[in-house]
Order: sequence, then structure tokens, then C-alpha cells
Amino acid sequence: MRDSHAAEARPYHHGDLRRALIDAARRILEAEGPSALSLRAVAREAGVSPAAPYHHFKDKAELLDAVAAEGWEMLDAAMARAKEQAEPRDKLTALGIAYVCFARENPALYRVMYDAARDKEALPEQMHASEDSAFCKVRDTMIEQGADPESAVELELATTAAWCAAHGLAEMAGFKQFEHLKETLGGEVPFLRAVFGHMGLFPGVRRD
Amino acid sequence: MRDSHAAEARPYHHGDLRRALIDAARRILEAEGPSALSLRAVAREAGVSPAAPYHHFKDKAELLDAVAAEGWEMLDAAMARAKEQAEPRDKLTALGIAYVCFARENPALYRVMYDAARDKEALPEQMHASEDSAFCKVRDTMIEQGADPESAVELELATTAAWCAAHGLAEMAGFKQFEHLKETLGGEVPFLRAVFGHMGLFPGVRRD
DNA sequence: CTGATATCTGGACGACGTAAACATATCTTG
DNA sequence: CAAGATATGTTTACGTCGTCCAGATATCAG
Repeated sequence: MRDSHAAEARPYHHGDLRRALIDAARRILEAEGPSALSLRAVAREAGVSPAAPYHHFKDKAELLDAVAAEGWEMLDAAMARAKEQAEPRDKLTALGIAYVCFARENPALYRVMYDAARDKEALPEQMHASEDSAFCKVRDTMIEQGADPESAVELELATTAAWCAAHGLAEMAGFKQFEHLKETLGGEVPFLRAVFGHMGLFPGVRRD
Repeated sequence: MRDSHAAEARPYHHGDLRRALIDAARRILEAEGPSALSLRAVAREAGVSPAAPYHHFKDKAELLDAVAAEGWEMLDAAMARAKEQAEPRDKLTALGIAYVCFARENPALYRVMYDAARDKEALPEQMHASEDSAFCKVRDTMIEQGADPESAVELELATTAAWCAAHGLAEMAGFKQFEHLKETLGGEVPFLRAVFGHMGLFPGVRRD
């Protein structure tokens, strides 16, 4: 059976329990929400004993970190796709819309992602550090749409502002208070565009 | 002892356990953070048995709701104070700064406030409904600073955008990634002003 | 004073996170 | 290939949690 361990590392007893646990966690998260996401429930869903996860994660927080990391990757991919498909002068808005839509379509996952970030008091490395991180994607898009690439501080401030706007909107968009506005404007996405427009951040949708 | 129950309602055994429980919860929250805020710990802190709170709150969530409600009142008061003290053309920015500063000075309480809101998928009534709610304060200030009071939808969109911006910034401002920016700009408040400025929401600090 | 009612205690239950002791499968090395 | 080392899993156990229930006791209404 040399073929089954050809990859590079872990197929022992279960095959790849680490992977299975993360998947189980995601399944529970989607089906029953964050409050049902206990370590024991994850182990149950994966068909192992309650203590088994401790051979793959230091504690519950580390499992959630792994789930969150995959969430950030998904968000990053969604934003990349959105930027690609949008017309040049609409790319920044498209990034913002993609961000909020991801959060709205995966509310439980988004919550886990930010809970982990708040506990660490930092966004994950992958979102802010690397060359093609989502954060850099926003910055680069700002340059493409006319921001001055020389003034680094201004550029980082603008990117930060955009990120704050997207996160704030992602959390607010689910509140009942704004349903009336969504109806008036004809749907969720028009509502998002309108709010982003009022932020004055996104040249593509700037009014007047 | 007729004097001790003169007020209007509740002094039975303990005096006013409901009040004492909320205070105990706030003390624990400030001293040990949200993760230490268990119902049993609150009862312990208040000097009663673990089951006693159930005569004043349906469950743990209802206690947290009460704590959150007081948090919103404090936030409202802080914003009112800020608006009062600011110069006319700086009032909107002052509201935003006050909002974020409150969240930064009471991170555990702010978290409880928004966790409760997320669970209910709504901001608390008190923040959005009444005449002098914080939300209306922002809207009114926008009018005072030149927004058109006739276009109700535009006005509500702008207010929503401002609220999203403040919340987003409140959550981001604690992340390590932005400490560098804070230093460059000479402190937290200048950082907040700069980000708000880049939002283009607050005429008082609009650049150029 | 007497019952009704509001408030608190004590004990119990099941679920949780986690640790320790043990069992077994796989890897490594001689 | 034999044999220890190591990685992976189970069982059992502990303390904490939210919550409920059965009393006890204090206050109130008549």
C-alpha cells in the first residue's frame, strides 16, 4: 500500500483526522450555527472519541483557528474572482460587495473568523502580510483606480478605511433595522452599493 | 422599616438582586473579560446561589441583554456629551470618535453589546427608534452640517454608512496591524480622525 | 393571623473542555 | 523482519457550566 501514503505526511489510523475534523466543524457550523460548535460535537460528527482531536489541535481555539483560516482563504478567493470579473472602474466596489456578500452568505463562518481575530487582536497574517493578500488587493486596486502610489501612509489609511467600511457593513447588513432600506432600493446588493457610495471611498460609484 | 421599600417595587430578601447581578456582571466583565462571564460566576460575585438569578432573568442571555442595554445607554451618553462639546462643524467627527473611543475603552462590554445584537439580528430599540437615540443624533447632526433634510432615503443611507464606519473602525482599531499607523500619526485619536477622513463621510475633516 | 406569592438554597442532570492512563497501529532502525 | 519508538486513538475522570426542581423562608394581601 505504498500508493496511499505517497502524498507527503499523515495517513495513519483514520487517514487524515485533522482534515476530517475541520470539515466536520464546517458542517456543524453551517447546519446549526456557532453555538452548536463544541469540540465534542465535532468529534462526534467525525466519528471519533471526544479526546481524539487533542492529537491534532492544542485545544478548541486551535481547531477554530484552522476553520477560520480556511474561511479567510475562501473570502480571499471570492474577492479575487470579483475583481477579475468587474469592469476596471468598478473593481473597488466589486471587492467591497464581494466581501460583504461572503460574510452574509457564510454568517457563522464569518463570526468564527472574527472571533478568532478579536481574541488574537490581529487579522490573520495571510490577509495582511503577503503580496497577494486581500488587503493588498484592495490597495493595488486603489492605485489602479487613481490613488497616488507614492504616498504610502495615505494609501494605507484609505485601504484601512475601506476594510473598516466593509466589515462594518457586513455586520450591519443583517440587522432588521435596515430591511426597510433594502426593500426601498430593490435588494441587498443595491443597498450595499448605496451605502458604499455614501462612504465616498469607491470612485466607481461616487455620486455627482 | 417602612423607609427601605418606599421607592416603588422590588426590595424583598436581598434588596435588589437584579441590580446587584447586573453590577456583578459588569465588574467581572471589566476585571476578567467576556470569557469569564458565567452565570455562576455572577451569582458568586453577588453572593447568592447559582439558581438565584433565574428569579430575575429567564436565562443567561437575558442577563447579558440587561448588561448590554446599560452599555448602549453609556455609549449614547458619551456621544451626547461629545456632540455637545464639539465645535459645530466638527460635531459629526466628534460623534464618530466618541463611538470608537467608547468601544476601545470598554472592549468587553462592547463585545457583549454586539454579541447580543447579532443574536437578535437587530440593534437595540433604544439606539434606533426613539427621537433622541444615538442613531437619530447622527442623522440630525448630518442635517446641521448641511445634508438635505428632504431626501429621507439619502439621509438614512448616509447615517447607516456612518454607523458602519464607526463600528468597523471600532473593531479594527485594536488590531496589531494598525499600531504602526497609529504611531506614525501620533496616537489613537489622530489615527481615527485620519481613517474617518478617508471615508469622506465627515465634512468637518474632509481633506482638500 | 393566615394563606398566597415572591425570593432564595441545595441538590441534581447532562453537556462541555481538558487531562491522564492506557491500547494499538504505523514508522524507523538495526 | 524483529523490536522499540512514536503517532494516533479510546476510556475514564475531574471540574465547570447552564438549567431545572423540590424545598425553605421571607414578604404581602386579606
